[in-house]
Amino acid sequence: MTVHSADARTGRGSADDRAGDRAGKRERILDAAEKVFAERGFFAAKVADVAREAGVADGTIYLYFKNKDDLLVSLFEARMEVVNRVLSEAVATATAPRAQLTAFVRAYLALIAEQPTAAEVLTIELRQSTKFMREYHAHGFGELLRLLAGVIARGQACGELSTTVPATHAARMIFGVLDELALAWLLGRGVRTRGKKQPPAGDDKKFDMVQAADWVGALITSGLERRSDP
Amino acid sequence: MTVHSADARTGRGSADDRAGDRAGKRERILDAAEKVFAERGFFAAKVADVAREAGVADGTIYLYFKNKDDLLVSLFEARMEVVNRVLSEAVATATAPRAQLTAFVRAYLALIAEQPTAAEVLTIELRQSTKFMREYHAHGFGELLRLLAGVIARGQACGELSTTVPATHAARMIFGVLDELALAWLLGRGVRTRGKKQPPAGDDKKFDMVQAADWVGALITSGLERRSDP
Amino acid sequence: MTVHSADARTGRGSADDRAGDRAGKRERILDAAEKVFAERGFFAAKVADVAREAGVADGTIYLYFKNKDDLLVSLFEARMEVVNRVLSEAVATATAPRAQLTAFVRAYLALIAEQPTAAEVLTIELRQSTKFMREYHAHGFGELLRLLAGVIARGQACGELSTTVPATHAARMIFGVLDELALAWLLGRGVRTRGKKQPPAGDDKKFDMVQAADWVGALITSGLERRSDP
Amino acid sequence: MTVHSADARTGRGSADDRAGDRAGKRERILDAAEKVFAERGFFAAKVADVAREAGVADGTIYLYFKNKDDLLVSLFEARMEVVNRVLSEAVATATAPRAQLTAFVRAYLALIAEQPTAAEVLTIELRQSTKFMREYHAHGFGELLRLLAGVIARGQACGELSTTVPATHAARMIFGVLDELALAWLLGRGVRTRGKKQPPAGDDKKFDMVQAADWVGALITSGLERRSDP
DNA sequence: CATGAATGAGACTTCATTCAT
DNA sequence: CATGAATGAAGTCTCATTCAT
Repeated sequence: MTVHSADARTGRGSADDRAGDRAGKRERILDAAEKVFAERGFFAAKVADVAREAGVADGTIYLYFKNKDDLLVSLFEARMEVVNRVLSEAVATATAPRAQLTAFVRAYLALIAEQPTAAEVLTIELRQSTKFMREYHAHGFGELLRLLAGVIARGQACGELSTTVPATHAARMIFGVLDELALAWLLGRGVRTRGKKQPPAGDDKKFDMVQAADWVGALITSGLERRSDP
Repeated sequence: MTVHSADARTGRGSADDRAGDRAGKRERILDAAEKVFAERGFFAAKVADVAREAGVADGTIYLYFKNKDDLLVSLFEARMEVVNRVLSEAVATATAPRAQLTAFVRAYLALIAEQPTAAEVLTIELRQSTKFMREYHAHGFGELLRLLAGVIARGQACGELSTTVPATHAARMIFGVLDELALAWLLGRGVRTRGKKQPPAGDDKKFDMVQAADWVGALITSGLERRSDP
Repeated sequence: MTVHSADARTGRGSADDRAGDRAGKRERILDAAEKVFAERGFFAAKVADVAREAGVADGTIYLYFKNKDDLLVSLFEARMEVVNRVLSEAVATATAPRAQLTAFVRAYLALIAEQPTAAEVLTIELRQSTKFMREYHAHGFGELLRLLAGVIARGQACGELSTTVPATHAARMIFGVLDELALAWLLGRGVRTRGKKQPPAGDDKKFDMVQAADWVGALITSGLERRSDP
Repeated sequence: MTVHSADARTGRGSADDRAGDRAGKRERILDAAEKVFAERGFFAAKVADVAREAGVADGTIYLYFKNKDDLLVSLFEARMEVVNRVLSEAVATATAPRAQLTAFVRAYLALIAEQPTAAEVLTIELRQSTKFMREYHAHGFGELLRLLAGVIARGQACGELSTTVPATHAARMIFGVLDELALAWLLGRGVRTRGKKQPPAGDDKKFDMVQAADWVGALITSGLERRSDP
């Protein structure tokens, strides 16, 4: 996601990369936090771990972030910005609401598959703090929901989609599907815990995100009910 | 969900209820943990808080549970047992898979609505620990998924349901829908945080769980696509 | 000032002294704080130092005091209570205001001489925190001033003392004399700093507190002016 | 006390005042330290605060002062030099020891009233560090005491003043009176703490320093005892 | 000379857990 | 069985000081 400065470990770069170093230090810390939070979980992660991973001193973290909580919130916001941008672009590639819906689903699951570490933080770790769930989830996450709800609302307006379920709630439900699949996929991948390697939780074997996208497409367009006409 | 011993506050029951006290102390601690975890979140909750709420000494907790983690796991298992029993019974009231599916959905959302505190722990707080998500989720949660997958598989076998999505994954997706709705509903309820009351996160207003069940029914049977024929 | 339990250092007293141990632990911590604060100064003193000196674990301090500041405030209040009691008793031994004044002065300087460690905290260390000077000084210290001002006021009322200086301010001025002498005496004593031994600051050699009391008596009754009549 | 360079805030003066800037930077830092120490107290004050107030970079402080302690010591010495000069001049305006004593007292209290910020540092903050109290008090403060003791000694030599109290100690006692009055006056003024404004500690209302000088004169010449003859 | 980003040692405080009573 | 005072390991965060630019 971010290219780390080559001598991040030394903590004392040459004159050349000092400029880039400075500009990129915040990113480097965010990347380190992403990695450490994903590995250990937010609460178990120590600020010192993040500092070491980022190749900076403990105190340096506090030059860029107010405190450990702020680090998580900032990470969330930074990553959600990317997520929302990618999803917006995906939706923009199509015009018909149904096609937009498909594009959204594909793009979301592709993001998860492509950036599992970030996804882990967003899908798993962020929920570690009730405070974040309740207080900050809204921001970047609300935008994602609004984007999705907008697509659905337009689909309902033009008659392509049923109006049985209000767009807002339909969006939430679809997100629930995506989120649960993401979770299952991430856990199935076998998240690296520092100690023992967990066996995949649940009965579902590893599955393909592309395939998953088709499943979601099938569910949200036609439902599970079998129809006579194909 | 649990009848609290009448003198929970005193921490010293009369001779009369001493027997029931003894037997019920574990339950009292679990109830206290449920309340405290829901209020403060697992990590922010102190064992001493649970002890005070349960009306026992700090050390007493450790006579019934190995440690704080065990308290959460035990709570999860105890509550999931009830959940799974209720869901099983709901499924048993119908014979046709589609009807069973509907019954499952209704029962799940009803449980959330009826026991929001327990639901909060299950839906929100349990996610607080990666460790639990990964290690313990399996037990009670796997059973829930198996029950749901079983219903779907039977529906697919008898031709009532489409086989496009494998039953296991279909179950997960449906659970995702239910879980997300539960989350939205719980957060919309305005979870009591010690201090300021959070406004509902996201745009969705408070909604009725009965209505929500219909939405889920609509989504998972017919999807969102509009059909000319009813 | 306080008799320390004989096995304070072990941290694991026998069953016998456990009771007294418990009751006296707060006192033991206060005594330890007095000693450590006097030796190192409040800011340089570490809570861990106090804990070690008191023979308790670091965390134990926080069972008896809210935080390090509270420890200082509590110490101040505890010691001032004694000081004020002793001074009150001293004043009560006489009836004529002038005799009471003398008794007050003697008692104050005697206290300093008898309990130099406590005096050091009161006279030197307490001033380390502006916050305490401004916020807490008032309590116990105000009482001392009121006692002294009362004596003076009565002396003025019965015609024994001049009314040129308002009693309140006269009290403050006299306290200034006592405080400065106390300071000079304490510093002259050579306060044990952990490192090098300071030479007495200022030119005044060590002096006797009994003698000092006479000086103060002379100053505050007759002033420095030489009179023809003896 | 010191005229601040007009562009203290920019931290980068124009070419014109560069020379004066350079010469005055040390003074600017001392002034800033005086202000910040008076506001927050020495220990609570951060070097960065002083730097900001002085309009220089953090590191610049260390080009002029060895460390934070040195900053306080230097400030003390710089201010005491002025104090001692003013007091010497005041004493020089009179020839009779008693008149000199009165001049000394007046000048000291006038200084306090005229430069409360500096007075605060000298009277209150300087006591913040045991180290300073013990180690550095001597220098500028010893001179003040010597000046005062000299006046008294001469008074005793020429028979104007009683020899009951040795000059050295008499000087200390008088200083105690002045210092305590200064303290009461400063605290009564309501020192600006960042936040709430403390109500004056103690019962004494705000008083006039000129009046106070008369009180001191009365006390140290005639004492408190009432005399029949004027 | 000046800057200010970076450093990193170290302190306070919390809280899960123990164990003598 | 129950208690709850005591423990002490460990983590977050601060801030004086340095040094490359």
